[in-house]
Amino acid sequence: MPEKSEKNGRLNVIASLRKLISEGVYAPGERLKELHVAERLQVSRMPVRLAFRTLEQEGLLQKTGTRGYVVRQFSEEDVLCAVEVRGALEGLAARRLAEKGVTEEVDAQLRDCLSRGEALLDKGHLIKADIEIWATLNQEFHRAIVGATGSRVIHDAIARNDHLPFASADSIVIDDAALDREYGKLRMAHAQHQLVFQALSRGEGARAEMLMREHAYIGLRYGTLFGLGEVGHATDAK
Amino acid sequence: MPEKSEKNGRLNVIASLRKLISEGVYAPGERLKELHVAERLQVSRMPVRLAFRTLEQEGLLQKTGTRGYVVRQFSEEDVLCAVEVRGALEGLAARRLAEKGVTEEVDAQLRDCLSRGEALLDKGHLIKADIEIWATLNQEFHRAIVGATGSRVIHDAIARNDHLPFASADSIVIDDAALDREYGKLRMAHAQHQLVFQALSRGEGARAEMLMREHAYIGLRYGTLFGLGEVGHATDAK
DNA sequence: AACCTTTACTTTGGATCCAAAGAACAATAA
DNA sequence: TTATTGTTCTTTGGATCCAAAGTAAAGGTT
Repeated sequence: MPEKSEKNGRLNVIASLRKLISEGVYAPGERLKELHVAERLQVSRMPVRLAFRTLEQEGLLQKTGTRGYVVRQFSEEDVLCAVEVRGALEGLAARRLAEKGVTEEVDAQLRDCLSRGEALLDKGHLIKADIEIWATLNQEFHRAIVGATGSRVIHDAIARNDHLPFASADSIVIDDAALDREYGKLRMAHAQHQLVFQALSRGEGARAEMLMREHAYIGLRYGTLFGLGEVGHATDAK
Repeated sequence: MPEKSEKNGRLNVIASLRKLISEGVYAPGERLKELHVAERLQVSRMPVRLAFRTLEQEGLLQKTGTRGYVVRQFSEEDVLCAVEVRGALEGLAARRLAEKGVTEEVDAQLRDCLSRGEALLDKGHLIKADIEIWATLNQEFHRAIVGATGSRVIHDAIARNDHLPFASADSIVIDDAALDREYGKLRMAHAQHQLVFQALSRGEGARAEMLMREHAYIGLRYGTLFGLGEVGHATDAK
C-alpha cells in the first residue's frame, strides 16, 4: 500500500494509481474497475472516480465505449509521436524565447545548468547517483526555457504530453551495464544543450527551434526510453 | 437552465459548465464554488467536482493555490501561443502523413473537402449558412490529416489544445459586416489547403509542415478569433 | 438444439452526509 | 489603536447510500 502524504495523512490517489499503472500492476489493455482500485488503495470509490477522470485526460486511461476505463497501451509509434510532439513544442518554446530575447535571470539559470553539467562530465565516468543529478539538471534546463516563454499555454501542452508513462524521467533504467551508454548520452545531451543555449543567446530563433527538435530524439537514440532500441525518424523524402 | 440529454435525461455537466464559461456567465478570474455551480445547474456537488477536474485538465479552470478553482483568463499572448501550438502539432501531423504516404481513402477525403470548398467559393459571396458549411468542411480536412497519422498521441495533443475557448469554432462572429472579410479568409484558407494537399500528395514532408504552420495563423490574420485585430508573429531575427 | 426473453447481478453515476482544512471575524491584550 | 489569538463559518474532500444502465446467465419456447 502506497505511503500517505506527510502533512495531512491523505493518500494521493492520482499519483498512486499512476504509479501502479507504470509499474505494470495494472497492465495495458486491462479493464479498471472503480471498486477494485478503491479496495486496493484503501479509499472509497469517490477519489478513484476523480482520479480516473484526470488520468483519462492525461492519456493514461481510455474510456471504453460502453462502460469503464481500460489502461491505454502505447505502440512504438506512439512513443515516437510523443517524442516528436515534445520536440515540436519545446522547439516552439525555444524559438519564441530566442526571438523575445533571453533575460539576465534566464541567462544565469541556463549558464548554471550548463556549468553543473560540465562538472558532471569532467569526472570522466558516471555513478548511479549522477543520473539523478543529471535528471534534475536536465529538467531545470528545459523548464527554464519553457517557463521563459511567458505563456502557460505552451508549458501546459508540454506538461500534458509528459504525463505519458514513457516520457517521464522515472523510466530511466539504472543498471551498471547501462552506465557507459548513459555517459555517452549525457555528453551528447550536454553538447546539444550548449548549442541550444548559443542559439538562444544570439537570438537565432529558427536555429534554436531546429536544435531543440533534434534534441528531443536523444532518449530514443540512446534507448533509455521504454527499453526500446534505436528508433529512426524519417527525414523529408521527396 | 441547459437542456438535458435526449436519451437518458441526464445533464452533461461538463459541456454545460464549459458553455457557461465561454458565454461569460462565469467571468475570467472569477472564483468558482462547487455549491454555486451545482445549484445553477440543478445537480448535486458531485458531478460538478468531476467537471472541475476535467475542465482543469483542459485548461479552462485553474486551481488556486489554497482552495477552489478560478476561471482562467487568457492574454493575447496566450491566444498567439495556442495558435502556434496548433500550427506546430498539425505541422507535425502533416509532415508525418507526407512521409508515410497518403492512402487512397485519405486522398479521397481530402479531395472531397477541396471540391466542396471550391463549390462554396464559386458562388462569389457568402451567406451566413455558408460559414457553418465551411466550418464543417475545414474541420473534416484537418481531422482527416491528423487522423491519418495513425497515432492518437498527436491527435490528443491537438484536441486538448483546442479545448481552449478561443480555439473553438463556436467563437466565429456571424454578423453581416464580417461576411466580406470572411469570404476573403475563406479564399485564403482554401488556397492554403490546396497547397498542403499538394505537398502531402507529393510526399514533401518539410513543405507540408511549413505550409500547415503558416495556415494556423489564418484565424489571427483575419481577426475572427476572440475579436482580436491583426496579430503578427515575429520572424527569425538574427 | 438454437434462439429469444426474462431475471438477477455487476458496475457505474448521482445524491447526501460527515469530517477537516481555510478564511473571516471578533475579542482581548499590549 | 493595532496586532494576535481564538472562535465561528464557509467550502472542499471523502464515505456511504441509492438508482439506473448494462451484462450475463438461466429458463422457456419454437
